[in-house]
Amino acid sequence: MINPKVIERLILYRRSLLMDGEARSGQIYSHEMAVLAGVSAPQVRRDVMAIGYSGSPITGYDRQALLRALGEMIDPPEPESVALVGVGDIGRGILHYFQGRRPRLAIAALFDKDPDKVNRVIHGCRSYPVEEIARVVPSLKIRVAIISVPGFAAQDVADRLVNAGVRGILNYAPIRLKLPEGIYIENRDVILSLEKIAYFARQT
Amino acid sequence: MINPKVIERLILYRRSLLMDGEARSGQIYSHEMAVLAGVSAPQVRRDVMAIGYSGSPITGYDRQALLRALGEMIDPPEPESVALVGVGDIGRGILHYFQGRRPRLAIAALFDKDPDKVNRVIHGCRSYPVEEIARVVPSLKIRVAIISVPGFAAQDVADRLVNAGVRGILNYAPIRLKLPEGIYIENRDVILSLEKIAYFARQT
DNA sequence: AGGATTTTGTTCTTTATTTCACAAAAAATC
DNA sequence: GATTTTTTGTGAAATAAAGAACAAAATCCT
Ligand SMILES: NC(=O)c1ccc[n+]([C@@H]2O[C@H](COP(=O)([O-])OP(=O)(O)OC[C@H]3O[C@@H](n4cnc5c(N)ncnc54)[C@H](O)[C@@H]3O)[C@@H](O)[C@H]2O)c1
Ligand SMILES: NC(=O)c1ccc[n+]([C@@H]2O[C@H](COP(=O)([O-])OP(=O)(O)OC[C@H]3O[C@@H](n4cnc5c(N)ncnc54)[C@H](O)[C@@H]3O)[C@@H](O)[C@H]2O)c1
Repeated sequence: MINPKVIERLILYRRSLLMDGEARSGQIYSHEMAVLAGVSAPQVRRDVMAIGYSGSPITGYDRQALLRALGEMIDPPEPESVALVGVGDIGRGILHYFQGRRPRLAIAALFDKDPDKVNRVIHGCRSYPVEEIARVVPSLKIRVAIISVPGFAAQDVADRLVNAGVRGILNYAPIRLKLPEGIYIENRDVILSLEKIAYFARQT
Repeated sequence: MINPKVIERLILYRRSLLMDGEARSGQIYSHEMAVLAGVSAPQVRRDVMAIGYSGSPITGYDRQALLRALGEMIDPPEPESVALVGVGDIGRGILHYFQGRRPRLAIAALFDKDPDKVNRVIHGCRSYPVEEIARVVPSLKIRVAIISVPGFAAQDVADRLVNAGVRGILNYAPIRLKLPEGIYIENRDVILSLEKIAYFARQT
């Protein structure tokens, strides 16, 4: 298994390749990829090595082949569904932005406590009461979830999700969730980020 | 200067202390803090050492004194203003959530290209056309900014901000900004995060 | 008062990550 | 066809981060 930092860069490389103007085919050098992704060239080569793809000296990497190799590592073998819990401002923002961006990864179920936000279709996505997590998540084979509920509700929601089979969580609530071993979690909190950035911004 | 990982944990310690129920005063041990923040106890002690505060054997750390020491490191000496560029779904979500949460850190100016979103007051915050960045940012002494514009506009916005004096950026646009040395940047992209999480979630 | 106990501060190890540097390979040139 | 050039793949070195361990300190208990 590949480690988180490497995976993150691999995803970045793919995006850089896809966004790099017209040039979808032809060759590309590690140092060119390095510039696109904002990392060093040896780093690129080592990371590419990790997915088993080989370039060739002088001509570098074949864009198509590299993209294919990256896709095989990054993309789920078959389409995968994501759950989003907490259809508030930030939840809807994410839903709106994310939907349709990745072919094999889509938000497939929404959950909320508010009766007004439940049993509806929002951005083409069905919403359910949180109590239905235990039923809906397994039935859609969901393993990835986004939590965007207020802090006080996040631990309860996380427990429900994990019990229903979720193995990876993107958490926007400002608390540190206690989860069993083996659940992959990533925390995203604006306040923490801004305090950090402000600290470095003032160390002139 | 303290490194980013340490600062992030210090911020986390403070939040954990503030959120830890009623117990605002009295003592706390490094291993208790470790549990609250989800890190190891030696890590806590090492980090606390970095801010120059000392606990005492047996009684541990004094909560009040530790909070004060953390605040001195984390908080800006005087109130600091943040700019937010791109008052769309995600921008408004952040504004709504962030405003009023931190005493010395507040979003003080909004910028957008859309004439309908400009020269208004949104969540108690004045909005300006992007062209005004060069004037407003220096006049408010803003050094921290949030970018939540579409990807294609992000580099231009970043350049304007940096030219106007911004030293730290929280970037929600899905591109890697090219910035001069010394500008602190943090990227936040849901798509990248979810692809990463999905990868680990399926490595059962 | 003195020993037992517990926790901090800090050094020393270990582990992880990145960069350096260069041999091997392949295309281009003469 | 030999030589030059350039780039990959990767071992070795450097750097960074985390953990283990323990002496010194301070409270508690007898
Ligand atoms: N990291 C970030 O960038 C960021 C930004 C904004 C907000 N947030 C966090 O996300 C949370 C949501 O923010 P928001 O601005 O969207 O708030 P919001 O109030 O607009 O939305 C919260 C939603 O969660 C629902 N909810 C509440 N309790 C629930 C429960 N137990 N189960 C299911 N749903 C429940 C509410 O009905 C509401 O729809 C905030 O508490 C904040 O912690 C994070
Ligand atoms: N990281 C995340 O979690 C996340 C989530 C959603 C969106 N996003 C990113 O943030 C961006 C904004 O997302 P959104 O859903 O709010 O989109 P949106 O279209 O609702 O908002 C974009 C805003 O930016 C403004 N804008 C466009 N060009 C501009 C320019 N040159 N200068 C100033 N303002 C400009 C628009 O007028 C609009 O108000 C998206 O492109 C996406 O890349 C990130």
